[in-house]
Amino acid sequence: MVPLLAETFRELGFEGATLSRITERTGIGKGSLYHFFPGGKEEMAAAVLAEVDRWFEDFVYEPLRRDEPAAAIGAMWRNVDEYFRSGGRICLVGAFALDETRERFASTINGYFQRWIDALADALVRSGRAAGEARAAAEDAVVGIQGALVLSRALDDKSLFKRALDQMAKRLSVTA
Amino acid sequence: MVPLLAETFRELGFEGATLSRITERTGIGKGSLYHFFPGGKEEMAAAVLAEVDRWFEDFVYEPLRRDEPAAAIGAMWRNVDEYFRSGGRICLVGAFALDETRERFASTINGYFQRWIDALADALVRSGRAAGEARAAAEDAVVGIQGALVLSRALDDKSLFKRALDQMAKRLSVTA
DNA sequence: CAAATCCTGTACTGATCGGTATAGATGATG
DNA sequence: CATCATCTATACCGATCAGTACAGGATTTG
Repeated sequence: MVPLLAETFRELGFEGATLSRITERTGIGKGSLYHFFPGGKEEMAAAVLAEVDRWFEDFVYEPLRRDEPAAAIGAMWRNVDEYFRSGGRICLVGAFALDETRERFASTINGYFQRWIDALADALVRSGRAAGEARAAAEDAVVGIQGALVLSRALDDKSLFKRALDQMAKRLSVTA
Repeated sequence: MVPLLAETFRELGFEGATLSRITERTGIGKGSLYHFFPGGKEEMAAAVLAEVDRWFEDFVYEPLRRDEPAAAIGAMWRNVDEYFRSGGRICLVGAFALDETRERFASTINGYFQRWIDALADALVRSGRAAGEARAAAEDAVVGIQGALVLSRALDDKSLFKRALDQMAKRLSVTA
């Protein structure tokens, strides 16, 4: 149910996802939606964001903090490429950040990116990089991923996403 | 009038910018809006996009193609920082690209980014870079700008935007 | 199988949506 | 000043909005 909602919010945005379009796309009737999410649209979006957050925590952030750095970073690039379908799918958190929807979910949005940067910087430090430099490189990588999602969708060109990801992966592993 | 509309669409997104919120924020009544934009909301957004496009064409793309490369690229970074208010303002074109709004303005959105990348690659080629390498570096820079806008707003941190821009400028001027 | 609980389709609410019609205000032109 | 074109405020339209109420269907529980 939550994945269906996620896809709808991703494609339509928070404001664009009206109740009728949600039921139409997910096949879930209004009765069911309000049974599970008495708080309405906002609670639905919050549940979606929570699941996205959990997924990244489990499959990206935690491995970055826990596993051997090089392997975890390699897995991150693969997981990111797969999760975002090589740019065919956007980042809901990033999209929500751009308009006034941000105000509703500010702390979730902030935490998602902050923890991503922190976890990546942690892996870089453990791989021998200096702290400041690791943080800059981590920010740069997350920035690059978000930008690649915007551009690959704007240009409707998945190859741009893969190309950008490759370049960023190379840069991150070489970085001075 | 168009700048007022631009700010409204930027903050609320296309779907979030209802007629009542537009009149409320801009002070322009419904009568005037429909007098100048008989095509309604879609025509308003199209006018805004056209003005954004013209601004970048005049102050970024054209200089990149015409002026001395190093100077034009330097001016691009300064203009971008100023236009986006160091991350305090988002890119309307990028935001529209993320949700279904893209479908309405697909060719404008595509052209905006395509011409940016082309113009920047042109400047890089004229500064002695190989064509393929120039294009990759140009894509990378535009990707980085869009990503920096997403993250600086997500983290509500303008310093991240400035930091990211500096790093990208340095990288672009050094690039192998 | 009966009873209680959980789930869902449908009909409805008042509010707001994008858009229209128009009368009168405003400003330019002679 | 008179005329005419331009502009704008207001009332209004049907459609759709988010959300509620609830009856009845489906499922679990004993």
